[in-house]
Amino acid sequence: MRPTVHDIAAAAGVSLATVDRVLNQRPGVRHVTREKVETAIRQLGYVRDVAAANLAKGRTYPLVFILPASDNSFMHGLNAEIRQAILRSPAERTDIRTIEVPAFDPAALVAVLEGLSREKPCGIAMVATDAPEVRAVVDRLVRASFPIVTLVSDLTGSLRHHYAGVENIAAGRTAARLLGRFLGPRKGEIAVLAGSMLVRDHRERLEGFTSVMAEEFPDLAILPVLEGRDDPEIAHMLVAEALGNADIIGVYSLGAGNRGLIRALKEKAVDRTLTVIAHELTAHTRAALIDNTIDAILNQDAGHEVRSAIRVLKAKADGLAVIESQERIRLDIFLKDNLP
Amino acid sequence: MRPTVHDIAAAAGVSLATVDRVLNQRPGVRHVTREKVETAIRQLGYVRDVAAANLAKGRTYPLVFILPASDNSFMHGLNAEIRQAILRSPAERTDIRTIEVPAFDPAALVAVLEGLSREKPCGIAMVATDAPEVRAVVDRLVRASFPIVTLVSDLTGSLRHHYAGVENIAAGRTAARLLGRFLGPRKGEIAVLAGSMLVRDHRERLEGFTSVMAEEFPDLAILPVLEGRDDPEIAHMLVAEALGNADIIGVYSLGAGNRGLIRALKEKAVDRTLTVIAHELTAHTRAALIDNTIDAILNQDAGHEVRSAIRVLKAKADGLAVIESQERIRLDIFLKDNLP
DNA sequence: CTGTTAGCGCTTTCAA
DNA sequence: TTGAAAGCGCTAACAG
Repeated sequence: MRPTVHDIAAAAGVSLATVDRVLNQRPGVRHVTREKVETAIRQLGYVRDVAAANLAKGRTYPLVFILPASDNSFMHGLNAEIRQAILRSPAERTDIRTIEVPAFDPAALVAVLEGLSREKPCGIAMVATDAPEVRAVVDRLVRASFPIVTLVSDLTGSLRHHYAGVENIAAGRTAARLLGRFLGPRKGEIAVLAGSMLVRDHRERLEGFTSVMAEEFPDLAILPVLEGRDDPEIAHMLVAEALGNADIIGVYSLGAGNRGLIRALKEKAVDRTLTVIAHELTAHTRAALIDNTIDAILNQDAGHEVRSAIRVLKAKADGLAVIESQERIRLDIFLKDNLP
Repeated sequence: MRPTVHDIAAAAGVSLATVDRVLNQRPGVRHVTREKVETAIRQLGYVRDVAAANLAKGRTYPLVFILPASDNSFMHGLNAEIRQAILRSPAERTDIRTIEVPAFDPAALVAVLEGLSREKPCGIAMVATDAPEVRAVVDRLVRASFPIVTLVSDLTGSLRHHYAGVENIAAGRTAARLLGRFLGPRKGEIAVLAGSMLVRDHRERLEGFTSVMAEEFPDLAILPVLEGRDDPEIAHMLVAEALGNADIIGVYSLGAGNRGLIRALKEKAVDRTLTVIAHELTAHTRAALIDNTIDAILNQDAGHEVRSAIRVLKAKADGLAVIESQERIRLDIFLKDNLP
């Protein structure tokens, strides 16, 4: 059997309470006593049974998810995954609440975070709007030892404990290489549809995309970016207009609002072959992949992101380690053949 | 607070022991009493605290992993992941043992399984060799209520509870589409290197590959399959010889032993452009992807497979549900831009 | 500063 | 067929 607090107490010649105080680095133990206990712990190779500890403490983990109020399929999916996690709450001892904030609005996000610093959630997961004032509050909260993870979009240079999302520069580079290889020897222009250059994930995808294009596919010229604000209507308008240009042979949609993109493609591109790469697998993009309107979809698994955020926040709250490789969010690449 | 056994006992007017007997469907409870307790459980919406139950029971999960004794990087990686899981055993209450059997040898596998039916592991994870005699034992064990999951390679038509591995037909189809799209309008021949047609994963990859090739890329002709037995030396020999054929413009390596493939490619294909797709990300294939010897790698995450197998076996042992989407093993597609 | 004791939610003897 | 009581490994009052 593995050693318990009783064994430590016996070995060190102290009581259970003292062992517990040392284990939880609570004050009120003489230095020498502490040493004795720590020696015993090391010698017996004691490891604490977290489940038993949580049972005794009646511990639960109050967690808050802060999400942008965006009406697109990806955010709906993310919400759905959080609701699933809430259903699992009893078993996982979590107590999850979500707060919606206006999208692309640093001030609103700051206000919510300020509010949270008064109640005491044991962890915060947030889709970050990448702005200095947001970073400032986050850093302050982290210093006040709130565990914080960013979700989907990261916060440049901040102290957040972890980022649960894909590497977006790599995503953009991957999109460029797929598009370049699929187009082969053809020459022409590439349209890029983004949501907003105010969020870091979109900026980074664009950065990765343009750099690989420049380095390796000089025959493909990137047109000025269309900013669709992740809104299907705006996206539709912009893309429909852009497709008037007959030199366009490829499209990279790096944000959300793909409903509009797809509609524009079906209306305007019936007569020519366009190679299209988009982000996020939703009902709409899936259908478009199957009917060959889209050639490849890059995806981040919202379920994995939510589960990962929860695992990491719980671990940070307890000062425990995580399995790094398990928390890495992969960039999924879907062709019509490997859809889930 | 959520209800506990005490609440149930009080509501039903019985003792804790009786509640426990009902909860664990143990005998020795009168029918009417059982009804009373079950009603109380339903009315209060009781859900059992598995952690507390495991603590009280001192429960551990003895698990066995059966692996082929193959000397290739993928199997080494799988082994390493199992060792990681063994390190986590104290926290996860598992007790994991691995057994090696000769590769591609149904009889040996059957013998090991027979042996296990005498000890009583609470779960078995196995890399299956796909043969009727193996299926027979597995089905017998499943009927005797051993939880069994197949790992990496599945067992056709068997009763195993779960398969922790990628969908291999989809993998083959994906490889075909990538190769076809990367080659674009070119015409030529495609070499296929497999391990053995005796394992189901290789057969299925080939099946998926050939069907998409036939349907969608008629200008690409598939040459007879080379069987390298997942052995780098044999693979090297076969590929080196095949590359004497100057019409080959693409290669699909669907098994292991890629060290040999890569060596042959570097020796023989310096003077021409070959598009190459291989399976499994290892130190060798990673280097080859970076130096452009390989164009894309299809991968299954061994760490995910092992963790998933463990989660599923534990859940089955307790009669609990799993999160389906979490247990789906994805087909990872790596280009040089999105390597982990 | 340190120890005693009760108890978290569940299971398991052992008696009745 | 049922119940009382002890205990899993740990924590938290409350005394001393």
